[in-house]
Amino acid sequence: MQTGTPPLRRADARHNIDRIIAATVDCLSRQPSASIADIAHAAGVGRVTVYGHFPTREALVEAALKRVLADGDQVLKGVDLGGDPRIALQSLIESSWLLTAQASAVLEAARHSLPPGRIQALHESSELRVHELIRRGQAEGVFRQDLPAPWLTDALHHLMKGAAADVSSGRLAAVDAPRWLVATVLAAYSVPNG
Amino acid sequence: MQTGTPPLRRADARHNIDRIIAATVDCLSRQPSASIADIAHAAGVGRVTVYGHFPTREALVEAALKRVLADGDQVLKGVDLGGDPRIALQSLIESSWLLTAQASAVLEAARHSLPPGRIQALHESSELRVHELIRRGQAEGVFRQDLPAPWLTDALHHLMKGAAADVSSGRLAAVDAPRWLVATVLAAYSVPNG
DNA sequence: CCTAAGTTGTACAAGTCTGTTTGATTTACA
DNA sequence: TGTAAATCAAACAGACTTGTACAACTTAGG
Repeated sequence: MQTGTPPLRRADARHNIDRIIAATVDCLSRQPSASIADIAHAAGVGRVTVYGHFPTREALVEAALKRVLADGDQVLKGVDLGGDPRIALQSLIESSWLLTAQASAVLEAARHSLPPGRIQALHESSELRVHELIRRGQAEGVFRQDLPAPWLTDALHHLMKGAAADVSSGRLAAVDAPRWLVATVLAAYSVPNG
Repeated sequence: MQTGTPPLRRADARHNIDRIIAATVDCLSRQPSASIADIAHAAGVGRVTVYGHFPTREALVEAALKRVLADGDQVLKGVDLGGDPRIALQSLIESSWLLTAQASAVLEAARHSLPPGRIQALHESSELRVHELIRRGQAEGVFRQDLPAPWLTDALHHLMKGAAADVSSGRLAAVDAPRWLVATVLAAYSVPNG
C-alpha cells in the first residue's frame, strides 16, 4: 500500500456532498416524491451541483439510503442488547425509534427507484440485530411464542413508523412517543396470561 | 315532490363511474401517485371518459375517499360494538382491518391533493366509533388507562395498515393477518399486570 | 498569488402528467 | 328505429421533472 492518494475531492465538495445526502434523507422521509430541485434547495446548493456529485436520481437515493442505514447501524451498535430482553428492547426503542422510522420512510421512497434486490441487501443486515433480540426473548420465555418472530419484528416497525408519523402530523408530542411506544410494544410482546 | 326527475345519467355511464371509483381506490391504495391514465386503464375505460365524469384529479380522489370511507362506515355499522370491549374489538378488527388499511392508503394519497380540512371532515365520523369503543373499554377497566385513548386508536390503525402492507408485499399470509392482529392488539391494550 | 477544482444560473432536450378539444363511433333507451 | 347520450383515439397546450451542456464566478489549497 502507498501512503494513500490525496483526497479525491476538495474539502468544500465533501462538505456539500454531506449536506446533499442529509437533505435527501430529510426530504424523502417527508415526501417520497421530492424532486432534485427540492433537495438541492434544502441543501442550500444549486441543482447542478447535485448532478455534479450524483449522476442520477437513483444514485442519490441509494446514497441517502446507505447513509440512513449506516446511521441506524451505528446507533444500534451502541445499544446493549444483552441481559433482560425487555430492558434491551426498551433501550433499543428509545434510542432508535426516530431514526428507524426515518429509515423506513427513505426505504419506501427508494422502493420506487431502486431494484428490489439492491434494497433488500442493504436493509437485511440492519434488521438482523432486532430479529435476533426478539428470538432470544422468545427462547427465554419472556416474549410470547404464539406469534412468529417476523410478525413481532414487523409490528414493532409499524408502531415506530406510525409514532413518527403522528409526531410529524402533530397528533403526538415527541417527548411522549418513546415512553408510549415502549409501553405498547412490551405489552404486545408479553406472554398471554390465560 | 314530483315523481322524480329521470336519472341524470344513462345506465352505462353510472356503471362506468362505479368502475372508475373502484379502480381509483384500488390504484391509489397501491400507489399514491398513480396517474389518471393508470386508473382509466385499470377501470377499462379511456382516459377522456374519466375526465368526462370527474373534472379534475382532485374531484376523483375525493370521490374515491368518500367511497372507501362510506364502505368502512357500512361495515362498521354491521358490527356489534356492545358487550365485552375485547370481543367487540376482535369483531371490529376481523371485519374491517383490510378495508381500514385501504382507506388509510387512499387517505394518504388524498393528503397531497386535497385541502386538509376537507379530509378531516370526512374522516372524523368514521373514527368516532372506534374511539368510543376504546374509551368505553378503558372506563370499564378492561383496557389499560395508563396510555391515552387517542394513542391506542392510532396504534391500532398503524398495526392494521402495517399488516395490510405486509400482506401486499408477501411477508404475511392474508389468512393469518386478522388472527395475529387481534392477538397483538388485545395484548397491547391489556392493563399492565405489575 | 495562482491555478485547478468546485459552484452557479441559464438554457436545452426529452419525457411525463394534467386537462381540453375535436370528430367519429357506439350504445342506451324511448 | 331514431336520437341523444356516452365513449373513444388522437392531438393539443401547459406545467413539471430528469439529465446535459456551457460559460462565468468563486474559492480551496499548494
